[in-house]
Amino acid sequence: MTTTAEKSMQRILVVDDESSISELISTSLRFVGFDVRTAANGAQALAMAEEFKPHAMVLDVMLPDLDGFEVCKKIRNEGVDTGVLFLTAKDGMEDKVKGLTLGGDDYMTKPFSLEELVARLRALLRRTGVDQIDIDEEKMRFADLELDEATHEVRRAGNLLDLSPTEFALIRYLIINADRVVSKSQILDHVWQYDFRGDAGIVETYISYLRKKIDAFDPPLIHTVRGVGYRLRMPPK
Amino acid sequence: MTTTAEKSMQRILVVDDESSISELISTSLRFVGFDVRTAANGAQALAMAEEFKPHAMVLDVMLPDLDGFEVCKKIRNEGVDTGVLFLTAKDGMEDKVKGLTLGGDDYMTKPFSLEELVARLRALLRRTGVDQIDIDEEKMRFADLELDEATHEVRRAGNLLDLSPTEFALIRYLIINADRVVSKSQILDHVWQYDFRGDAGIVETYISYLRKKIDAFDPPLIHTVRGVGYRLRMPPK
DNA sequence: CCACGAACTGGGAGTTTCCTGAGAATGACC
DNA sequence: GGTCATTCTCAGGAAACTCCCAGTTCGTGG
Repeated sequence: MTTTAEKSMQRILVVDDESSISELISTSLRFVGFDVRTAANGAQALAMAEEFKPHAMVLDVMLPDLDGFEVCKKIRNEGVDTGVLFLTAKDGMEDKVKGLTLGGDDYMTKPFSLEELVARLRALLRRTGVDQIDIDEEKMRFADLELDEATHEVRRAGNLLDLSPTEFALIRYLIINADRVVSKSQILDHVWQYDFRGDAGIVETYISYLRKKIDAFDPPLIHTVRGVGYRLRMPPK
Repeated sequence: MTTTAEKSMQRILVVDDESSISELISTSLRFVGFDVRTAANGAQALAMAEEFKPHAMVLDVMLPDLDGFEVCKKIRNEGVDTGVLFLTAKDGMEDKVKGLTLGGDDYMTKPFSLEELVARLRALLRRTGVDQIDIDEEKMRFADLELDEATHEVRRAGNLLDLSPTEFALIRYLIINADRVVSKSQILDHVWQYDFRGDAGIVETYISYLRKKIDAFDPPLIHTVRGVGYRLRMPPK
């Protein structure tokens, strides 16, 4: 398993003491093309940061030894210039975190969806200027569908559509995987918060919502592949 | 194909306490070119994993001693970086499994078809970055027949065919075994769920369905070998 | 060339999957 | 406190799919 770090890859350090979470995150990030390392506590994080020189970090605020802000401060004092995406439980800490995430940093509360995490991380990298050749505009496109990450706007044939947050996340996931079939459980895993325990039927409901808005135009782009999942595509011929 | 473990082979550890199941699985995996070991309980699995260092595991959630998640966690703590395909009965456990497999891992409910198992396992290996020479693109081809795993499309002479899930699985199996004769019971074993108790006549029915769609073009590719089975091939001359 | 078993195929019953409307529950905002 | 947007569950119905059956055709050995 040569995790051969190609020169072009951006390096992300994930720090969380819950191994299930850090694994979840790192797998997702690797999948979308980052070079990832993990650490389970502040001390490890410091050591790893020095050696690995990450472009950005995903950092739990609650760590067994130091807290996330300490870690962040120390690392920056070492001269490692890295953006940070803080993770925090949904409790009173939220406000404190908000106050402390100045600059180009960002934070998310657990639980989050993986799509959201990736999107935020990319935005953060862009902001902190570690942006690379990255053709990665803030706009995604498929056929006459446009999705603007920055303004959160979606247009079909030029018409602005009014989408709820979940609808937005879903169509983004479909556009990212344009032309490929994605199963309902894949969608659930990426678009919904990672601890969502409900039925996959919710996906059907949201597909239905999306169709009413997006496929109010011709031709329909959202296609169901029975027994497998859904697929965004131009109708053949 | 030799049974000796070549360097390039990917190593899979199969863990299930029902010997009939684990044998069924390991036979199939060996057939498609993996280097396979088996274990019947958690303790064996741990020992084997340490020595064998599998690239991926097929792991029953229900084991006589530990449960599958425990096994998985312990193995990873030993530093063996391996993807896991969980197997679970179709009952309440499903949700729990889903929650715990959000990373690069995957799960299937019993009973499943062997084709499905192999497909999932390959996807998992791809995802967890155990990169191989990756001969298997997501596209398969035979004559003017193309099958795309990612889009779930099948084309004959460029024309898109509309296939049901079972039809898709069947033609995939035939393409994989192109030019070889496969018996009806082989087909039944691989394409249908392993506990299917019905008649082999169902295969005839689906072959008929497929011919109507695939061999609506010339030349016919699906040939029956009387008393033996079926074979995908270009007609001679 | 006949007879028999094997394979083919149309019909249709039963099941599964998917779509969608209705409405409860939640939380943001005025 | 009330309104509104949003999320999510549920259930009826439509459509697709699976599978069996039975009548027919086909191929082969006698």
